[in-house]
Parts: sequence; structure tokens; C-alpha cells
Amino acid sequence: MPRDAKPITSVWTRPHRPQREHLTREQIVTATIELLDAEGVEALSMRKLGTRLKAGATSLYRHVANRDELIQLAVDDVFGELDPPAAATHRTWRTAVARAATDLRAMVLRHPWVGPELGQVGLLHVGPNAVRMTSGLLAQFQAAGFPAGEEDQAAGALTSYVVGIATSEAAYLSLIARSGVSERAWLSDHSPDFSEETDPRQVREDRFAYGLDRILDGLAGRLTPGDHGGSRPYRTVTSRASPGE
Amino acid sequence: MPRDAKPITSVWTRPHRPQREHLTREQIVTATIELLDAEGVEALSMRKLGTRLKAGATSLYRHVANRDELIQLAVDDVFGELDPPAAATHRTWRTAVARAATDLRAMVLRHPWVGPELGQVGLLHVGPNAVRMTSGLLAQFQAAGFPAGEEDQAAGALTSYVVGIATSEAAYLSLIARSGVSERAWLSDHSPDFSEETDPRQVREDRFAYGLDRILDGLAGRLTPGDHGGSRPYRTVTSRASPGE
DNA sequence: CCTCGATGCGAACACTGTACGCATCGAGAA
DNA sequence: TTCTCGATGCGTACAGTGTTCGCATCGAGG
Repeated sequence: MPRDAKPITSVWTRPHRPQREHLTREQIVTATIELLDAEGVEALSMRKLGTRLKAGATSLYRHVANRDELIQLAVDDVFGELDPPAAATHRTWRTAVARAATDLRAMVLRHPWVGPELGQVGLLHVGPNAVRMTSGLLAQFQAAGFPAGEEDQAAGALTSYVVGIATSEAAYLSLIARSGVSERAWLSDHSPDFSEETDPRQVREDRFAYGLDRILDGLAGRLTPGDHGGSRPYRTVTSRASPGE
Repeated sequence: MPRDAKPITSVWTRPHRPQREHLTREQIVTATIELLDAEGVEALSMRKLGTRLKAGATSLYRHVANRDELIQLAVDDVFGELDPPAAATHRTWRTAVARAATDLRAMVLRHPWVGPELGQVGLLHVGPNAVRMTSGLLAQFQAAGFPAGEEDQAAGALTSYVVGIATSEAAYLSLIARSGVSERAWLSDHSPDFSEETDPRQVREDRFAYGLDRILDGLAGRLTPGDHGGSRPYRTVTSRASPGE
């Protein structure tokens, strides 16, 4: 023990009680999600998060490598809110898939920051909860009896649509929320042809349901009753020169 | 003029030549897009942008209000790369729409930062170029002869899918690019079942085409030859308790 | 009781967006 | 020509960021 120590603070002013109940990764992630939900991703700072947890900012780094990693953890955590997609059969696949899609949309709307974040990190390398969700969905398409190797593409198409529309919905809602008025008030201010009678929330839900049903229609066309795994070509129109990458 | 001025730098050291060819908003936006394409949205800083333009960082604020506004301008600018969707008829709508979708995907892949940014700001309030694109698409659906009031939802469903899948594709590609290896090498390292013969780019294009064709199939189901504007109910499966908002 | 790894955290560093005020410009007025 | 005045460039400064480092303190195991 070096004796040339020169304590500026006396022994008595020095804090003594336990520095802190130990932090947990779970606690941190939970607090992160709260903060993200409340103030958005730009407003998330390690120091703010620290004080919210009654801890020093740099203490968080004992449990989490990065701000980025922290956000990834938060993303995967909210995927845990979705209960694993129900098992389906050839007869019930459509309802099951529609339900999973609706749940996913609701989750993205509950956490408006999730959409953009998914777009920065990709859906695959997100974490166990996200994986559980996507593979559950895949299982539903397999149970539906899609041609071999096509289940992937079907599931991917569906999630792309859901995440895409829900993300833009969430952005729109956050924009309105930040302006402080109700959606209805905002619409009658900004949209010339908006009837006071229509329920904007219902409109959004109908839009979502419309697209969802069209996709399910299109996918159903790849199924014939009793056809389990036959192979037909599916390219009809598309495919052109490849985009610059 | 106060005479208590105390110039530290002598008159001779003071710069004299024209401070700068005047900056333009266009120049700034172009440089912004270059920087965003090259290094991503996190790496965009006003100072870096300034030096790249051989200008002081704070000079930019004479032409642009915000970093955020700057990014919005960049987003709208890249929408200008898309030529306005071609006019379509009842017979040609499918090819026309497919082409617009493919172009949009290519644009998002060229500028990987666009997807997430769209998810933060919403597609509508982005700018004239984006508006031109969406209304061009809408016109194609109108020409196709969709039931009245349904063109909106059709166009929205399609763009949601395209933006959704292209954004996640772009994120995946950026991830690989940052790791420094080719997509093929990355896949054979990270994906257990990956045959060396398959062309990963083709796979992605097929996935995109598959989903696109399914949506177009589903939408086509709402059209009957000669049916221009009749009204049928479209809800089949969906609609449940509304999500928490 | 002592030791030692795990944990908390204050201080510091490099960097960010941006407000402010001054210096300088160039076009039009006198 | 000379003067003026709005537009433009930019140096400085401030509050805030993520993250590293090293020390202080803890609590479990010998």
C-alpha cells in the first residue's frame, strides 16, 4: 500500500454504503427499452441511461460492450414479446400466418425505433428471439404444404411486407406524436380531403389487412389442395438487368 | 466602427483571396450522398463534409438548417434517380409496376442508408421526388382499373414490400462489405448449407422476384377483365383486436 | 482474516451538432 | 468612383456524446 497517497476527501466524507445493488444485463436492457420507447433512439445516451438506473454511465460497460450492442439486445428483447407462432396445418395456415403478421405489426408499432434499427442490422443476425419468430413462421409455411424450397421465400416476402409497412406507420405516428396533437387533428390540418367521420386508426388497419390479404392470396395460388411439394415455375414477369451493387 | 480592436494577426498574414467559390445546396447534397454511400450514416459529420467541400463546417448552415434536414434532402435526391414510372394501361400494368418496383429496389441497394432513413421519417413527407415516384405508381394502379379507392392500398402494399425487403438486403450487404470479404466467401463461412455453385446475387434477385410476383398475383385477383371500378369486399381473414398504440 | 477477481465509477479524450459574432464579399446606389 | 448593405464564410465556444483507463471498493472462497 503506497503511503504517499494524498486523499483530498477525508475519510468521513468518503461514501461507505454498498456502492450499488449489482447491475444486471436484464435491468439495463429493460431500462433501455423504456427510454427508447419514451424518447426515441437519438435520445438514448449512456449517461442518461446510467442515471435512470442510479448508476454511473461507465458502469454499463461491465455488462454491455457497446451502445450498438445494447441496442441490438433491446431489439431482440422486444421480439421476445411475441409468443412463438402457433403450429399450423394445411387447413389453418392462413389464419395462423395472418395472426403472426398482425402480432408482428403490433410489436413494431409499440416500439417505433425497432423498424429503422432492423433496417440497419438485418433481420437474421439479431438474436435468439428474432430467430425463434422467423423459424416459427417458416414452420407455418412448411405445414401449409408449399413446394419444397419455396417456404423460405414465402416467409421472407411476408415479413418484408409487414416490417416495411409497420415501420413506415410507426414513423408517421411518431411524427404526429412529436407534434403533440391527435392523429385525427393532424389529419384534418394536413390532409385536404379528410372526412371528420373516418377513424384514422381503422383506416391504417384496413390498409395493413388489405396488403396482407393480397400477399396471402398470391401465396395461396402456389398451393393446390392435396399438392404437397410439387414444383412449378413461378417467374412470370420480373427479372431484368441486375442493379448496381 | 470601434477602434479598440486589437488584431492579433497582422494585416499581412490575413487571407485575402476570395474566401471560396460560393457553396450551393446542390453541391452540399451531392457531397453528402457520396459520403453516405461511402461510409454510412453514422460517419456523416458536418466537419467531415465541410473539409470534403473545402469549406468550414459551419458554413454549411447557411444553406441547410440541420444535419437532419440535410439527410432528408439527400433521401429525396436519390429518389430523383428513378425516372418517373411509365404510363400504363389495363393490359400492361403488371410489367410497368414490376419495373418500377425493380428500379426502386436497385436504388435502395445503391444507397444502403436510405432504407433506415425512410423508416425514421416516413415515406410521405420526404420531398418532391419521392412524391413523384409514389404518385406515378398510383397512376399505374389507376390505369390498371382497380376498384375505386383501392389503388392507394395496392400501391402502398407494393412499396412496403419493396422497401422492406430491399432495406434488409442492403443491411445484409453492408454488413458483409464491412467485414471485407465477398458475399460468396462470407456465405460459405457463415452458412453451413451453402453450395459453392449457387450465385448468391441471383438468389437474392429470385427471392425478390418471388415475393413481387406473389403480391402482383394477389393484386391481379382484384381485377377482372373489363371490370373497372366495381366494388367487392376484400376482407377475408384478418382484423383482430387493435394493437397497443 | 486475507486475498483476489468482479464490479462501480470519476476523470479524461477525442469528437459531435450547432449558436454566435465578426470578416469579407459582391452588387447596386449615389 | 465610393459607400452601403445584405449574403456568405468561418473561428470560437459550449454542451453533450461514446468510450478508455485506472483506482476504489465490494463480496465470495481459502
